[in-house]
Amino acid sequence: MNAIFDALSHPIRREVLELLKRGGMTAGELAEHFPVSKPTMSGHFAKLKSAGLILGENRGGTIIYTLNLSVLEEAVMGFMNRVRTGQSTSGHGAAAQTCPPKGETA
Amino acid sequence: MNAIFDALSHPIRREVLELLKRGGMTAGELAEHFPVSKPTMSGHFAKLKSAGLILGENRGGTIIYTLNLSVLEEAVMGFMNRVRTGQSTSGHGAAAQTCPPKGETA
DNA sequence: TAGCTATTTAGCTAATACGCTAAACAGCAA
DNA sequence: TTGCTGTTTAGCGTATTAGCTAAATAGCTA
Repeated sequence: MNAIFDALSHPIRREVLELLKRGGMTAGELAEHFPVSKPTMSGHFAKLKSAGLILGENRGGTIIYTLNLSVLEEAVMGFMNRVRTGQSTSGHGAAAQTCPPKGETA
Repeated sequence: MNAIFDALSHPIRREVLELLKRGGMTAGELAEHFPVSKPTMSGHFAKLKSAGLILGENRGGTIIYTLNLSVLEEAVMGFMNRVRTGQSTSGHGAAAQTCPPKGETA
């Protein structure tokens, strides 16, 4: 939980997750999208991986990263549900639809 | 967007948001829930406020903070929707589908 | 006015995070 | 083996963050 929100706090790391939504990409392909060095990107990958948000599959010399969406969903939606519970009088127009509290697979 | 996820990266700040889900609380009331000094809490409030996640209403000597849920919803759900685009056409139970079984986790 | 309470600002230290270059490591091809 | 490509590790400098104490500010009450 802590590590996940920490990983989400950097814009490069969030964008990496977005890039991975279409499927696996190698570290090099991902790094090409950002104006920082590859070692710096490697550090971002490590943080995402240790948070469980991505998985690295070693395919002979190159590493293919894939998104682990369930971990992200569980953490973010779990937090949102905790924050949302019970608001009633203020009636802010919640700007998103979201799923009703369902199986959390906790 | 950036400021919002940055604000969410600290556990104290996330818990402040949870405490505020029931309604307004004063800075002092909020501070009582955490084992840090009031000036430290004041810094956390400032960060949440500058991200737009809470609002501070000055009621004569004391300040009442309230949750600005719509800002949180818009940022978090907007990000989740961007990351989700493409798979999980069924939409809701997304917290269940896991990664492929070949994860090497190198 | 003075005094009291609530909260923030100022100033500091320590820890963490981000970025870089250079070097090392892993795998494939000659 | 050597060489090439892809990726991470090592080491370092700087910027940011989190925490503290002490002091300042804002508003109330007497």
